[in-house]
Amino acid sequence: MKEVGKDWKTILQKVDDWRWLLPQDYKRGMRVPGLIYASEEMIEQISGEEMAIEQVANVAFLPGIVGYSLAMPDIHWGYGFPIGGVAAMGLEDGVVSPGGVGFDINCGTRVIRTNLAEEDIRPKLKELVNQIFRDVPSGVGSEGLIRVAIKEMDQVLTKGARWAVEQGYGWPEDLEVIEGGGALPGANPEKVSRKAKERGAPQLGTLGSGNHFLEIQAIDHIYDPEKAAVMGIHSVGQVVVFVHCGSRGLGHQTCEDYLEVMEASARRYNIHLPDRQLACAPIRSPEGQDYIGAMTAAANFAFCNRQLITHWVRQAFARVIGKDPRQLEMHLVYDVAHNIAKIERHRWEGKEITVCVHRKGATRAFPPGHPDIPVKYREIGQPVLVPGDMGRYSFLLVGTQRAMAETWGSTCHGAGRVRSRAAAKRLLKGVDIAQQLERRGIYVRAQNRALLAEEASEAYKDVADVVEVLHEAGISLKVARMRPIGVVKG
DNA sequence: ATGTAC
Repeated sequence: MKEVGKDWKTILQKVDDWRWLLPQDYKRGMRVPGLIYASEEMIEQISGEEMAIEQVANVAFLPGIVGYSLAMPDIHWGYGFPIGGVAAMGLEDGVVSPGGVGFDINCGTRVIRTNLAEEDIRPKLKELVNQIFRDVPSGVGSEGLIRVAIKEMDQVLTKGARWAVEQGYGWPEDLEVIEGGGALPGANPEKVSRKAKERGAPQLGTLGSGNHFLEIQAIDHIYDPEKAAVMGIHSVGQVVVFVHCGSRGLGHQTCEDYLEVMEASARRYNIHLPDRQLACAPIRSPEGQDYIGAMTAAANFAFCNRQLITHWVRQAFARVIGKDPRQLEMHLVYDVAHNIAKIERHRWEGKEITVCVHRKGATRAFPPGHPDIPVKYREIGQPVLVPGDMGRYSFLLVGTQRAMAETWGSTCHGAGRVRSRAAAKRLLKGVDIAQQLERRGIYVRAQNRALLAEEASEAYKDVADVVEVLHEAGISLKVARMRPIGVVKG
């Protein structure tokens, strides 16, 4: 399986310090070349990610793909498509593929700011983390604090975060700073299976497991004070909350349901695939439309989930700090998806075109002036929230015109693994990760302590290196860096 | 990512 010794530096053509072309003739059948954003060091270390580069080539086989099969610097192997991959398919001649979105539909991130300083919460940090650990259930199969009837689920799937706000979980203005207003149009709850709804209903307001987390962070460095100020970030030490989670069992089940549909449709529409995990259907086909309707509904579920979590986080702060969340200025900064496919208008080779942009482990990064970003961010560009690992950093960035021109307005989604879960566990056998982090002032509560080794810094690239590539390549710009002080994990 | 294999 693994092609040992392939010399990628002779195959990939260096475009500049941050861009590497995978030529279209690398594999017969590629409709477009690949383009990988990475530093020279990352390309040299790419030997562990050979399968991911192979997947960049495979995605280029898909009908209707426009421009390039793109990969971000956090690229790693995924189901069919690489994680950290971006591919746009023409609306009329292109396909949509569940593998290009991922199992966790609308896995994404959100940042809530506060007006607290690190020293304000240090004395109550453990209490605060413990309270959140109780109110935001985490772990595989965890169930939330609210009960939603199956028939109510169609409302959740259509209204997304708006449903939560209507129920009293959140502030109306939260919706203005969520991608798509927290309720993407085109959701079709009828196309989400009963099984998916039954799995998802009890999980609303839960974090999940794996790399999902909720962190209390302190602003560690501000690169662009003016843009940071627009986001309500004013000083080093300011406390924010970073949430990373998705659509739980509902999205997973939806992906599974449609992979089965799409395997049949790829055959029916005679689509030649180098890997059956790229199963897809024409966007204009009934199967394609059904998947888009269901996937969009699942995306709305994830927005609703992160909204409910926000409510419980505000409540936990209020209870422990003893002040109203409004007094604490716990405003939502932004909420953005990094596993999604969306129909968008873009300019390509001088023409306006409509494409289905698959972002799998990739974040939308729209530029200043774009009509789809909130009015308050219109001048600075769309906020991009990039999680790192629990021992290092996370970043706040903004989208750029260059991203719009080159990557369909997209950027990376995180640090990306450098070690498999198994390898990380082997390396850190016998190490008490929670204790190690606590010595560094990071208080961790985890549902499953064995998971901490798999999620330790050693398992990930340094997100600062990844972000450097984006910044230097100009597809997003650094605004601020955060470091974790309290962590809740599945 | 995930009722981590119904």
